[in-house]
Amino acid sequence: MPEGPSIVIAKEAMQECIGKKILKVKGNAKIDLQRMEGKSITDIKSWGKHLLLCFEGFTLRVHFLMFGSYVVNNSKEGRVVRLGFTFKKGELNIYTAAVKVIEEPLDEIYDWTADVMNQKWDAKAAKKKLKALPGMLVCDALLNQEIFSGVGNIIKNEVLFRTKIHPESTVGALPVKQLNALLKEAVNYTFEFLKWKKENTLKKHWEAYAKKVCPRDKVPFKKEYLGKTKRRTFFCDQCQLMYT
DNA sequence: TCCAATGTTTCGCC
DNA sequence: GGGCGAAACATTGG
Repeated sequence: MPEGPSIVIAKEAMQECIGKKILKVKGNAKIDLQRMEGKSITDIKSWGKHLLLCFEGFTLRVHFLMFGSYVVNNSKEGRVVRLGFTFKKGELNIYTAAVKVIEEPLDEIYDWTADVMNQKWDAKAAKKKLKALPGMLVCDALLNQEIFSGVGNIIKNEVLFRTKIHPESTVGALPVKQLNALLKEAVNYTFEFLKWKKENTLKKHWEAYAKKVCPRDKVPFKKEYLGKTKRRTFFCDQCQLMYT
């Protein structure tokens, strides 16, 4: 569920809820549920892994964490609803997500240029942010939502493998060519992820994530919990070069 | 059956 | 107060 492309899919799936009057709100989200009653979602946006349900004057930020899910026009039997809307016709139910009310205009708090799936994504801006943090490991940089909003652990592993960069390379040590490749592939792979996820063929296309053997060198992948984020990292010592 | 995991925030400790 | 780690959230597949 969680990485950027899955949120874009959720956004698309929920489009039909826009403009429908909310007759009833339920759920155990720690927000004022009544506030949405009688109103309707005016727009649905996303910023990386954040799903944004827009209302007149405020926004609900939904984050699915690891296990969040949603159902449009149906509900999950026997499961606790985090946030549910009932419309005159149809419903929207969200489970195990972090829900927060945003009072500020979205443009004030979201840097759209950081979202790898947004039209406003700006590689130059990302490069500038990376240059300001030269000591950061690339495996942490890719998971940094201020820089690569929407990139998750799967995408991280695949991008590093594709660009042949060792996850423990430092950002500041990357040659221009590798740095540019990293920026380009972060976006490129994310959109391939989206396509494969829609086709239900995502797992089949993994080359590094959860893999045992490097498809290039046929040697065993290393599996370690790297960086400040200590997330699962699969990499090949031979073809992924270390820059420090 | 058990454990780890596509994620982030919060809390407590030093 | 910074930095770190553990805990919390809760579901699913291997």
